[in-house]
Amino acid sequence: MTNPNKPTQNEVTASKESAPSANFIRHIVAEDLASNRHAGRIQTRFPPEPNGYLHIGHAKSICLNFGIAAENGGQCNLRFDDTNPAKESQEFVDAIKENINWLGFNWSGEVRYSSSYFEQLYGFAVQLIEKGLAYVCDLSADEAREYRGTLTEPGRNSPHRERSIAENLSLFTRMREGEFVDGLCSLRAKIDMSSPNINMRDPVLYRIRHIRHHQTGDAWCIYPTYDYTHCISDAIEGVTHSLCTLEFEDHRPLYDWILNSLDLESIRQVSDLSSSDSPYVLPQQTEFAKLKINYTVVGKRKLKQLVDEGLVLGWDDPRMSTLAGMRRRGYTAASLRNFCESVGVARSESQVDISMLEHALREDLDNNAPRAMCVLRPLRVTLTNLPEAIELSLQNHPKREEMGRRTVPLTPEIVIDRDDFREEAEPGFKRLVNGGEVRLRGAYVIRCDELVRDADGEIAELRCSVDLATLGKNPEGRKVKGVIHWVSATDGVPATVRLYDRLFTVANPESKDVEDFRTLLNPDSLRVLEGCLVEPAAASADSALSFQFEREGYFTRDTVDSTNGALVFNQTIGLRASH
RNA sequence: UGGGGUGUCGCCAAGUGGUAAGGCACAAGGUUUUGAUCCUUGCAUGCGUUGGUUCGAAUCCAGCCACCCCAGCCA
Repeated sequence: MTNPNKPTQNEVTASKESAPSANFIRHIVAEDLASNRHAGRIQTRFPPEPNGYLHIGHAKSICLNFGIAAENGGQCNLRFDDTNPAKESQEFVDAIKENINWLGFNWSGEVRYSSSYFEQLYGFAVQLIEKGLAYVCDLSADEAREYRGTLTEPGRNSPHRERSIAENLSLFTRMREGEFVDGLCSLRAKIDMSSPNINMRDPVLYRIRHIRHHQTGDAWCIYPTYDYTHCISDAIEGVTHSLCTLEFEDHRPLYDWILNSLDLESIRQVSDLSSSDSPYVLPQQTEFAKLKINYTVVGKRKLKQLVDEGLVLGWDDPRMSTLAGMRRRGYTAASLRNFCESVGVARSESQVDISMLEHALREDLDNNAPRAMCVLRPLRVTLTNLPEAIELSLQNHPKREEMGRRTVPLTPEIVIDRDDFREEAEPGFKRLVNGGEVRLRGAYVIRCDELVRDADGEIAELRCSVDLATLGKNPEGRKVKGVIHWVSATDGVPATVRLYDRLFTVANPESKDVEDFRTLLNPDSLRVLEGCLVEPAAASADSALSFQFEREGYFTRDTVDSTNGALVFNQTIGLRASH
């Protein structure tokens, strides 16, 4: 079968993207544009730390940052916030880049790394020391904690707070030279140990770590902290709007303090705007609420635990909320983008109902997935009066003729789903019953004349007669309301089908009231059906294509386990069931 | 009992002093060779709460309540 929708899939879905709705960040950007704050320039950045895989929560941030830039003719950088080499690795760098591209976004220019600014960062630290705004402190981590005070009690000044500038300069140089062991001392900002905001109580700017960095190798043995690095990296890249999540709100005063403590011109000179006549304006941090979805976990630690303890099959297990997992499950990038837009951006912490995600998925798939038939629990049916095998030509999509047609063989031996047959008529049951009629999707109306049982008394086969006058038209004088799907028993291709359900049994597995989220796993989150039969056209189609197996749901070939000799389909999501 | 935030329909979320958008979910109809899709309709005299200002308040003011974040040399 050719590839009916692949080439146009992106265009079609693009036109389906929901219209942008108002949110407070769009307002801020619009105001800044109106007041010409940045001379019309909009620069954002997505700053992941390469210490884990991206998940659905990151998708919101990615869509926001890349979206805000794109909507306003701006640019969005991808910057790895790689200041803690102990937790990071190249493996994550690579995976993150791939995920972002898959989601459909392109970052501005080359990938950035905070670590590529280490030299500038060092220079600015020297500047702070020279201004008397930073000092080398010999307190151990434990001692520093004691001096810091508590939420309700102010901290005390470090005994090393009043060292001379010359001594601080010398000590900081020696830190860089590697003269001290890990943790012996640190560089701290000199702000206010009695600040009610603990982040302002002389926060650490540099710590000593004799460890190899995935990007800079052994060039450094001191590494800057997040607070110190992030604001300056933003400033260097000429970021106008620095968007982050709510928990960083208390860090904003520090973000501003560091940038305002430095000589503005000295920042401009090392920034991406150094040779531009654009006015140089410091970046502005704005916080928004993280995305949380019920029945799923998104915490890096928990995701890692699921993988490490074998509770799922890997980071890309189709039940995982990682982008890799969702992709393997069959989620489309467009559906994720639409979902993020529909969820909105605000400052109230919320937990979105997973039905919103599922809606966005079905909306995209219904529109773009070609239809096919696959019988999950085969029951053999002999069409007793079908003269010979015939080839039917069926439309690939009920509403989109341009997606073409495919050939579906109808043979005297077919299979239908066991669930579509009942021996006795039940009220409301619209499928096949003994002695009753049903429409074979895209083919004839058949009547069940006889049951054939096996030695155990189980129904082994149905013998049905075909009403040869019902191809493409309704039978005369009676109504046949049921329609069931089927596959040729002789031409159908065997396949394994994996059905998924939510990974957790409770709405909020990450709640603080949950003692151990692992006890809340849904034991039926994965069900494997062997011996399914899929129509030939779908079996030989492009493996990247998503199908709607009619009346069953949306499916895609498993990218890891499926081979031409042994097909494996993942159910992305079922059809909405309204009965 | 410090500081910073948030509270608008079951779940998200617009709204920024002029009389409560939209989506999801749900319910009821219609179309249908997918119990899908699609279409139609319904769904907050009410905006955490109590007072106040005003001709008029979800929007302004004050108090109260609830929940979230912060004491890493993590990000």
